[in-house]
Amino acid sequence: MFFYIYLNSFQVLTMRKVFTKCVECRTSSCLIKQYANSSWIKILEEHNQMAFYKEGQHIVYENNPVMGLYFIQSGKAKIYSTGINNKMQVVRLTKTGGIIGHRGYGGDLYPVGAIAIEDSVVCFIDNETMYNAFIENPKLTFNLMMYYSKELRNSEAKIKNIAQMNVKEKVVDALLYVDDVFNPASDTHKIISLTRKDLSDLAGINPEQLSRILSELKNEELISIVSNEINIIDIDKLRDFVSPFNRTY
Amino acid sequence: MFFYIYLNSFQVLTMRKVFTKCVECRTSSCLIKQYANSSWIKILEEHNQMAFYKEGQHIVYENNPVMGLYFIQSGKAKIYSTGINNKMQVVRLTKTGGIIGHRGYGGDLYPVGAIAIEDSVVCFIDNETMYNAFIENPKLTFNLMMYYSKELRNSEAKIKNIAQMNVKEKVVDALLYVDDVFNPASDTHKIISLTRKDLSDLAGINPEQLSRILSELKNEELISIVSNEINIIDIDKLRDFVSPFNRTY
DNA sequence: CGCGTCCTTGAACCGCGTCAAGCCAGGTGG
DNA sequence: CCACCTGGCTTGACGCGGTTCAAGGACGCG
Repeated sequence: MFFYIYLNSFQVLTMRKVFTKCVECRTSSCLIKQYANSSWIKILEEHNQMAFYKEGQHIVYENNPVMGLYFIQSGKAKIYSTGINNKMQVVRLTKTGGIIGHRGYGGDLYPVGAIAIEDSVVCFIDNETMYNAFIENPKLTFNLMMYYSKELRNSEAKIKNIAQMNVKEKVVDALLYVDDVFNPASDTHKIISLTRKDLSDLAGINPEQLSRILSELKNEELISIVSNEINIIDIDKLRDFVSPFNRTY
Repeated sequence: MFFYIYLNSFQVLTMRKVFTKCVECRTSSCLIKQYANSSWIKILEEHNQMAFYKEGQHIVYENNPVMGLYFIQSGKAKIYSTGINNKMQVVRLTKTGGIIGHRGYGGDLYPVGAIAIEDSVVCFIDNETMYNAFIENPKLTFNLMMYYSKELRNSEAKIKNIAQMNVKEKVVDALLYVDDVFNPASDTHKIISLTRKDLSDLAGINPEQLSRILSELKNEELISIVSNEINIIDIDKLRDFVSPFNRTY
């Protein structure tokens, strides 16, 4: 059994799995740490497999069986689905504290994939262990249910936005979404870790259009761009681009 | 206390609320009946408020507080969200056994609305009662979590479809979706209760396009149309329109 | 039988995606 | 240290698919 302390990229590439204990985990937003009772935390940490994913690596693959739940301890990931002509659609983003791999209803194939967009550490707990934990820790189950409920609301909002917005609105909406997910309750509104293609896959448009709109927004002095860093200068004016009732972020 | 037996449209319009007991309810797919323990079923049926909604009536309004969960005992409903230029987007459909009103995460405003598309009977249970039920009935909570999980997966699939499909594929996808939701495990693939506008709001296109595509499909003898009834003649060929990996239904 | 609502079909316009070329930055090797 | 190369980003031009506008048709209700 190994303990995860600090490893540089080269070291971690050479490892397959690392194990740790929840008590040593510093992820305050982890649902298990928050809502499972202490005896169960011990059980879960025995079944907990921690793994390191380098930027660009798959955490889960599309259309593959899902064996359990993945909790992001640190890092960021995009959840995507490949569609027509291998076009990638990013359906959501997640970071520290986020969960990947909703166990399927009946079917076991997980229709979306997840790729780390930053070097990430992810805890894995298998389905059977999770099921037992759910039955014995109602508050954990309830809060995970609330988590899904929130994701479902976001997802339904996104359906509408993708269907109805024009490209500019889609871009603005995507920027606000990224800021909301990655910089919650923060004063700085800086968007990093995402390529133009990631952003356009998220907005549901193509990179060329995205580029055009970003230039527009730059000219309007609503954002500034330094290479891959997008800085939101005036978030209120940005929000004005999406009519009040469509705002989700 | 009243008991719901049988009421015609005129009678029900004159009532506000009706009460019933779960033991008398015949909805076998109700999660409460399936997974709550018997003592809790009694408690829940005391707090259960049943109401009748005529076709076209709102079950919940957009951007309003949600006070609890709605379980559809009979009938059908569309869950929608109003977007740009008051354009309606139907995000999903539901029927007997379905649930509306995921209690919000933090925020209490429910961003989507629900309208009965057939005369419907709906059970309502308030948030506080539901919370207590969840904490004491882990299997109920777990299964509701699975329900949301499934909805989330559907929703994420739909994001991709709406973003990438052309109109014909969107129409076919919508038809297959409706058939999947309303005629599960059924030999007849007949689509009723939906107007052209409902269907186009679901597919994320306009009624004119929908009409054109339906005519096309009729000429190709994949569907037949009798007024508002759409009959799927060849569901396998219809499925061939959406590439295998995009199929969700 | 007449009216209104929903559905269908046609025609014209335009926003967006595609194709293509140029640009810039970072990495590599001479 | 500089020249080259590669991959991602940007910008322009064009064509198509889809939306919008408009008119005609079908159906249901009073």
